[in-house]
Amino acid sequence: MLKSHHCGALRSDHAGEHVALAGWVHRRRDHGNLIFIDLRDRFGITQLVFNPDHSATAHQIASQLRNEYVIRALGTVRTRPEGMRNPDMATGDVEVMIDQLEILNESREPVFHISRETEVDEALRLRYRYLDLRRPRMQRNMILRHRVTRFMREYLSERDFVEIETPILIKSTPEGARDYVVPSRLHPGRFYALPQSPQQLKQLLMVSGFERYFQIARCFRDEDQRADRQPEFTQLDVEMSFVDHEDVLQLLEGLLTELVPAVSDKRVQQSPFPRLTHTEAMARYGSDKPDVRFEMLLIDLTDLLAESGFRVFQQVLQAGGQVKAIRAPGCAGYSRRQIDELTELAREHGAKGLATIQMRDEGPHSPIARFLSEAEMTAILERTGAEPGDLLLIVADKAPVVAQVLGQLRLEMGRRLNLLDDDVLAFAWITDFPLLEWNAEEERFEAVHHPFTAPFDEDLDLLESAPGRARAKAYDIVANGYEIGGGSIRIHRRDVQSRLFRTIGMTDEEAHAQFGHLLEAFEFGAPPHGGIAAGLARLVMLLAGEPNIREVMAFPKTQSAVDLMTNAPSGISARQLDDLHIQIKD
RNA sequence: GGAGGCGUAGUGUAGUGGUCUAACACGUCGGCCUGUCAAGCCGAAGAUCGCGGGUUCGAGUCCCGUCGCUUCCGCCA
Repeated sequence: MLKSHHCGALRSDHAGEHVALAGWVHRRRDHGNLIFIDLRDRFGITQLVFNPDHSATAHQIASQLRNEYVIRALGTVRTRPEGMRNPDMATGDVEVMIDQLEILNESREPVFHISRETEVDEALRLRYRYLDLRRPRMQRNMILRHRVTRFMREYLSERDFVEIETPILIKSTPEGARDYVVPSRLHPGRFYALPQSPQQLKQLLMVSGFERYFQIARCFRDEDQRADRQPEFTQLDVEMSFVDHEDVLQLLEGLLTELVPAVSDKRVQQSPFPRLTHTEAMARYGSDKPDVRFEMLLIDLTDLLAESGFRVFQQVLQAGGQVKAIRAPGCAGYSRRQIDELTELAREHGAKGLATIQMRDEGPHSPIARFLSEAEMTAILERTGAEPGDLLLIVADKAPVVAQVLGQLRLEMGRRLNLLDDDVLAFAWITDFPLLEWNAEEERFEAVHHPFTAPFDEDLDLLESAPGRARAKAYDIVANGYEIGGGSIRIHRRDVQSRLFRTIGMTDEEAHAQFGHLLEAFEFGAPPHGGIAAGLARLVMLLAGEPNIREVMAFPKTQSAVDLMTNAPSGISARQLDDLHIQIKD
């Protein structure tokens, strides 16, 4: 080792010891004769002192040091003179008087400040990611991420789970997201796909009898990016045999409940986690990934307005729609401009308009008041519990639009009213998803979760009679309004799997071509099984309090899926294309 | 594919039609300096205002296009 201690280690107990330190020049303070260098490594910062009276040679070399030079320094630890201690530094009681200094490597002037936590354009951070990763924020996030995966590995290993790697080059399947695809040199015109998840493979491991599997699995989806979505991402992937959904939920609930305090200062809002059916979540929060840190639930006014003379409500109700409201406490004083902002937000999410009732001192003020009977107004105020000072936001439309719009308005008002406690992780389970939904474009049913999800036992026969009504043994886990995971009990019987494939419009031949390996495996004693997968970076993002997933990834890609550091994707040589039997079209 | 935001010295910002001959802070370079820790003081260098076109007597500023980053919609079994 080039160093005897790291830069966070030395205390006054070490006074008198001769030590060797190595790291980066964090800051220099050159007084001409006396030079101070803050030396940084991963573990901390230690002040080095160069005094020409102590070592003229070391002092001479020190005068050449610049930010981010890599150095090795030997000297004696001493407590700082009284009054010179720095209580803000862990090593602030000591300094090292250097007698020998070696420059291990010089550094160009960094393209942005390493030693100051200033905001830097993200494109520049990504281009020089190795420098960005030197900064405290990214160091902290990467180490947090390591602690999270380490905790998961230990937690699951202690409970008899086996970590098994599954291949990255697999077979492309038609369902689901767009695959990333890899051409085959040995098989002209054929392609591997990168896994969207190890779904089928982990099910096959259950057929193999491992009973409890997990993997910190890399997954790939060729879809457009979001703040919480990257083209490649990592999931904690878990699968268990001989379990029902309760076992899976309790496993992950236990893991997360213990994980949060073990790796962060955040608090779990409630454990066991609250459970909502998909229907409840949509009805009360207007979202299948509700932020349950605050209430402000959607309130159904439909029945109160059944006889309403207001034409907008009439038309919506006649078309089978609904009228719902949320109550924003203390927002009655909103200006015209603020109301307009909310209306605009509502329009962006598909509403035709937004009705408001402002609970002013002199009484309810509303642009729609004149269309409502006194009884209707009274009923609305009573149902919503509106009090003086409150603002009611009302949307009338088809149920999915009402949910989308009020769900978004709820989040916006939660933000405006500062109801989103950053120190809290509010987990919740969403259960009882529909199994299938109608795809109007392709004129067929498709799996809401994936086509291996088991239907409720009592809904099995709906596969043929009323597929849209079948419920799935599927569950999502959400935290602070993010979907951080999802799973299901799987189909483990060949006949049921075949029926499901038929229901989603696949012929037996197509099913055999795409999923023959799985169907065949089910003929060899496949145990009942189920599992879950959780997005690692989304979880770490919440634990770190970061606004997007890139902040907890070492080398993320941009929104256009480009790696600004390496410039991937890039062209390849004619020779490589030739080997792969590929011709570029344009 | 669509909508919004941003783009000015190495970095972060100011500048919203006319002494802008582009300002400030940090950083950089040079000088002075033996107790600093965001060291200090003095001085200096450093910007085709993302790129292209247009409007105008005059464009960093207005308009159009384009590129990059980003947020959202679509998409994400």
